[in-house]
Amino acid sequence: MLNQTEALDRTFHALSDPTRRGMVKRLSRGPASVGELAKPLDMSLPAVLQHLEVLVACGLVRTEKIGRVRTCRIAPAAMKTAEQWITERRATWERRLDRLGEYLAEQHEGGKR
Amino acid sequence: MLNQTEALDRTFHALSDPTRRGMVKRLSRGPASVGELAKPLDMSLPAVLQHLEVLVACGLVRTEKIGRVRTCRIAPAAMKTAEQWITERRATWERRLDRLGEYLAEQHEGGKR
DNA sequence: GCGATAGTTAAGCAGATGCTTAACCAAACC
DNA sequence: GGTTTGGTTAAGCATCTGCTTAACTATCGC
Repeated sequence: MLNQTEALDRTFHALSDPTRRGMVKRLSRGPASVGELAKPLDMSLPAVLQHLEVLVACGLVRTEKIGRVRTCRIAPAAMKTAEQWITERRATWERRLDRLGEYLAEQHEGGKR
Repeated sequence: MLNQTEALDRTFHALSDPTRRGMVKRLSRGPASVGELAKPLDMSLPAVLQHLEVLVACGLVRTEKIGRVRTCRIAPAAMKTAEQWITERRATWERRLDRLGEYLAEQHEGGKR
């Protein structure tokens, strides 16, 4: 099992590359073979494989080989971890800004009287 | 102005490092000086500055120098861009899985009759 | 069996990252 | 005006990334 910090490291790192985001985008619409993933990309097949490995290593993608074809599909759980981290941060600062807003409003109220 | 792809590259990359996520986490709770950001971290001040630069470059953090202290605060907009990308992907695959679910349910219905 | 197809492994390389130390600058303090 | 405090710049270095090409393996279709 991957610890939380390392999981986030890997997931955000995986998403920081446009090629990998493209692959995730493609797979969001449905499963695809390695070849199908590679077709729109302007790079060698081994390069595509390496990107795929990164996506698999962080759990964003699962793959399964049947015959000579490897089929790739999205595994939503890893994405949820990343999403959740962002959501938590937002919750924290929004709460804080709300409090600040209330405070300023009160100040203003006070000034009007 | 940064184009969308490059903005996502930079933002996800910035978030892929635990030190930088720590800084963002700290700043979510409120503004801090460079020194305050550095205090809990086990690394030199220049290293902290370099992490801070990454966060500023992708727009996750704004800074302002008054006298000799530089105050840092988060700038929520960049985070929203990243969050939105994830949300869009999720929308796509959830729609797809829903359709798939309906299809399977229909199949099942059909089988029962 | 034999060639075409789909993917895999290995080695190597240019450039980016994440640190370090050393030297430096400017506001604040006394 | 000299010293501390808070931050900055520059240079250097080990490691990691994202590719490449070359060589290889395992099916599939005939």
